[in-house]
Amino acid sequence: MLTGTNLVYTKKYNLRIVHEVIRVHGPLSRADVARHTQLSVQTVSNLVKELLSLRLVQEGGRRSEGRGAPSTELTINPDGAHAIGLDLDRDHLTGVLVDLAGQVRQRMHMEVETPSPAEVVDLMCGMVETMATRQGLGVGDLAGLGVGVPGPMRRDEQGTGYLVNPKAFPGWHDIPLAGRLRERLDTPVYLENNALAAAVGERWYGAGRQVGTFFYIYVGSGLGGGLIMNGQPYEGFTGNAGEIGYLPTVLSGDASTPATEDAPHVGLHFNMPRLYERLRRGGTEVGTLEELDQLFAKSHPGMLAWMDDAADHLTALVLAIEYVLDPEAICFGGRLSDRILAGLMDRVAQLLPTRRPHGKVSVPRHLVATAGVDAGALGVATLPIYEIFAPAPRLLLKDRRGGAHGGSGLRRSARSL
Amino acid sequence: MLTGTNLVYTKKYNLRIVHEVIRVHGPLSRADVARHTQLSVQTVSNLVKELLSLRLVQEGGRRSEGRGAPSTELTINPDGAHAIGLDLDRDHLTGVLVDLAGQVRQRMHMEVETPSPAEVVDLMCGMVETMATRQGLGVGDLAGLGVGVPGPMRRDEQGTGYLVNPKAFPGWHDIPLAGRLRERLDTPVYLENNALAAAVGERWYGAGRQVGTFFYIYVGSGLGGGLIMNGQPYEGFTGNAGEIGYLPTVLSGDASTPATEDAPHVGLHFNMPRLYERLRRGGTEVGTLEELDQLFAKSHPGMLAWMDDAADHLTALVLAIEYVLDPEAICFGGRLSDRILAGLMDRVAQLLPTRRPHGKVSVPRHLVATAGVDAGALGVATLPIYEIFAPAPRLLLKDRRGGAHGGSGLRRSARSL
DNA sequence: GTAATTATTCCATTCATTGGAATATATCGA
DNA sequence: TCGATATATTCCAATGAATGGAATAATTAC
Repeated sequence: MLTGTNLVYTKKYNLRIVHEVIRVHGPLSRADVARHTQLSVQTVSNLVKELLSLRLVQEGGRRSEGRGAPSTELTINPDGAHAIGLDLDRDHLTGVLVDLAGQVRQRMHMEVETPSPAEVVDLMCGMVETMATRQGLGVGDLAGLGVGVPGPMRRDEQGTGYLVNPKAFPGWHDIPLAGRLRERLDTPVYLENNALAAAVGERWYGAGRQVGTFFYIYVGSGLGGGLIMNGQPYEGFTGNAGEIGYLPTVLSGDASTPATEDAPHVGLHFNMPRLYERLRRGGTEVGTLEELDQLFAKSHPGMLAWMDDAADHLTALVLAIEYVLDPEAICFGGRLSDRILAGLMDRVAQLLPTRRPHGKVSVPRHLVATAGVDAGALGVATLPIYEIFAPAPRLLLKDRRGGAHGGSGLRRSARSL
Repeated sequence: MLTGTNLVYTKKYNLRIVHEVIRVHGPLSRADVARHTQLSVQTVSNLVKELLSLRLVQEGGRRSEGRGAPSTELTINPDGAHAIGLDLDRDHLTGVLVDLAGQVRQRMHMEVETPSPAEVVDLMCGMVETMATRQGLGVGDLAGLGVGVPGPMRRDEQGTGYLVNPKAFPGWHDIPLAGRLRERLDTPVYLENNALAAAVGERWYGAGRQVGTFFYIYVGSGLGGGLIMNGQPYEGFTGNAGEIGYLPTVLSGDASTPATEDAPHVGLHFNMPRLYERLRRGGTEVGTLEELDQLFAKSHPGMLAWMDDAADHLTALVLAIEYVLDPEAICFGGRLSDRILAGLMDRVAQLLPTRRPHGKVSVPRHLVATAGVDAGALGVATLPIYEIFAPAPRLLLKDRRGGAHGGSGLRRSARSL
């Protein structure tokens, strides 16, 4: 839609920008904020007053640098908002409750074994209520609930939600998980592929805070990816952008790769059950990511062989991302241990120069994700907060089809953002 | 930069939106425009008055549909702006002068043979002045000049321009082509990789007018690509997004592909000089795209073999684009004849289902570019017009680092956009 | 012919940003 | 120590873009 704008949207956007600039660069004085945003000091003063009354930012001590009146330090109020993120995968359900500063205030984890949709909904609602209560909050006080699932997913016909359709869950087919949770909990629910969610988390709280455009490579129980462009998550037309696991292993069709029922694609090389199976055939019995970390620490030959193969394919993917997207950075994260991730990144860094066509002048930086094994849960927890606070230029336009996530978001405050 | 906005930007943006909505969906009445833009009719009335006085839109006849007062039809004034686009490649220099409606009003074409930078600047300035004069315009009346070159390029240190560094021109190295033309002609100059330029042209005048996000695959003297996201061209962090020709031919490193001094990459399979050489070794002497078209029409075996190989690689690239970007559409264009392009698209369409991992529900549409052999020149001609008229949300923000293209743009009118 | 409907414009109002001025509080230099 | 200077912040009035209400005009429906 080609919609116009007016000064109502201007105000909302400026409120968000002031909030964001304090969040990212804070602590800042009002004058600092004015310099960053190129707004006048009067405007900033007014907007800050509003953010203070909403308890989204707070005044700190006064600090004098050089001559002139000392400035009042403004920082984000961590308790300005809380959100819950749930990361669901074949083998686990992890939940975190985070505050506006990105601190994890509550955490829950449970092992599951390909549960049914009804079981999942029950487990999730239980987790949400338990964590909220422990934090002294009602579910209605939350900015919302983010739920991460392994992709791919698809939108429903009206475009008002997502249906889950994960290959990892055999019994699942077109389950409107977000809708069901929304009904039960009466709070906004954001369902997202966990790779993109992790990318949003990184953009909001992590290494991506200062980076406008980056690709996040997520290694969980398989291989996924998420894309942040100009600071905004990019979901793609059908909601499956970044699903690099499905890239064909060979660009020309005539080569030979592991035979499967499916067309040969990179994801097969990162499929954890396949890796466990491979190690088992080699005589090593493992079944969890922690055990893989132990194997790697002991330089287990089968594990190292997998690492080399994985790095080989990752290198090619990195090149594909470099040339298709030319991002500022590529971020590596997921549920692997930090040690394994570092090992993969080292190998990729060594392989890259040998595979890159000559003459490339500048290459994207490689970042390590900061969130560790809870990246997925942290990432999805960011979604509701992001929705309420992120200064997306889209918000300046009248076309507000969004809001399909239902609920009212953050009842007590910040309704005006 | 996290900058704010104010009502000055609001107005500018709304002017552009009204213009754009008439351009894309017109002819429209003021009331229609209000419905599209969700602005009030009074606002639209005021903005239209301004666009009329700038001679950017024009009133047509009155049309009555059903009861009620008949509406006045508003259309874009084709003579509201003119721009020139120059497409430079190893073997030719093509220029077009287009109007605001996208009609080619003047065209010039000349064969060149890897000319020196100084020669190119002279030729270009001559072309610009000749075409402007023939159209009854001064160079200063133009919205600007777009120049397309084969990638890759790079920005200079201050980020205020681009340096050309094309592999196709042996003698060229870090030539600030845009700067030199700007000095000589005193008009805004937009230098761009011709693939992205063609994508912008398609977005503005062609099949991409109604499509928000698409990838443009450009086959010229090599293989390139351009990316339009949410209606905006995406250049990438270093300005080389979409350079799919540099993707490695094999994702794993151990396969065998045509041996070269460079790492094996897809572009080698689309390199026209290499194709000519290959055909020559097969006993067929050709050296132009027209001759290739003739060969294809006669079902020349060597040409068909190349088509099959090219389609094989294109298929893989299409898959990579599908999964990394998940665009709404993929557009095929460039300087190949329509017939060859259609042949490639047919082959790709046949191969795709066999290579795509199962379970993908919806796939991007494939579009044929509408611009034909002049796609490059038409595309770059769009750049100055696009810069002046496109409603980019970015324009709503105070951060206006852009404008590195110099000059004043459209002296007589539209300075307020 | 009259009522209903739609397009467009005139006029007054609203409201966010902003420029100018005022105030407060610090450092710098003598 | 004291005045000069610099900086942060707020108060007040002005600016200007969008908008709601009302008026006008032109057409169709009945």
